[in-house]
Amino acid sequence: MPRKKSNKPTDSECLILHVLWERRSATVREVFDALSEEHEMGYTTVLKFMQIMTGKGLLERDATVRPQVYRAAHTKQKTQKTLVNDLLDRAFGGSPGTLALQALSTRRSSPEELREIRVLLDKLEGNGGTP
Amino acid sequence: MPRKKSNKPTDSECLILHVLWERRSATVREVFDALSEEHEMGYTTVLKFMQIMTGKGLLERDATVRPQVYRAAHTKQKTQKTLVNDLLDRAFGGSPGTLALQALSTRRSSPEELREIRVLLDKLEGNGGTP
DNA sequence: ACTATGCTACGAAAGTTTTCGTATAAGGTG
DNA sequence: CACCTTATACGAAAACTTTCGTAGCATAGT
Repeated sequence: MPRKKSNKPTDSECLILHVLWERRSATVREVFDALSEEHEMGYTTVLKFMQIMTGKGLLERDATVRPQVYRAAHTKQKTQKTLVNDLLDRAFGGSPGTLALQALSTRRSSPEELREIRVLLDKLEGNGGTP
Repeated sequence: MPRKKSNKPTDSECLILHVLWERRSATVREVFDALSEEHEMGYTTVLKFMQIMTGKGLLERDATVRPQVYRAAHTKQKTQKTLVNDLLDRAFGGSPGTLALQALSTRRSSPEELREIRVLLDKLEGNGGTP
């Protein structure tokens, strides 16, 4: 029986996407170097991932230059949204507040981020809350 | 070469844990019934998952009663924390604020949750913020 | 006690992800 | 050009996840 497909990137794919979001684009070697700091992974492993991801439509590649240059096919925001939605349904009963609470209480955030969240909260509570 | 192990539950395992967190404990059939509403999945598939999860230490089982009763070995909070940490590192550059923002702006939260977040925010900004 | 029905264990296949080795191609250098 | 280094493609193994069939066990009715 076939499995349900989800276009959610796999764990390793996320690692690569993350590098590609920081720089706008990068070669395989650049991604490899960036990942090597944290994750032990062979060069051809990274290459293979990026080839697979290109096949899946997760990455785009400029093959006219050498070495080839890759970039993410979708924005960071769009992909993060996919991941968050998936996690929400899977383990948070669809409750974004619980997820937010977990995220904020697990690790320290910068004051700027906290301010941003407060602004969003104001907006959310404003709508339909107070008359 | 061996893969890096992470005790993070798999996608399907999360589904089952979610049911087990709501009820404190449940039989295979109860979990199956709960999941059937949303996810198409055979009874023995669910059973197999729960057996595997017991082997992994994700579930505990009382085999003295019939049918056997299972419950999650770890609290919802602890597991959610594991999942959040993993996602944070993998796709959010370790920034909990970004994740929270994504979660809150992706779906509507209840007023109670929003209030809770505000309380947490006050606490976080209070510490080390204003003298 | 016998039988129908539900429960459990087990094994294995199919699907997916991760990992590299190896071979071929491309580019630069003396 | 001949050679060395770096890039790319490809194939396949290994690890892991998901799926279920089948067989045996347990229990509840009759």
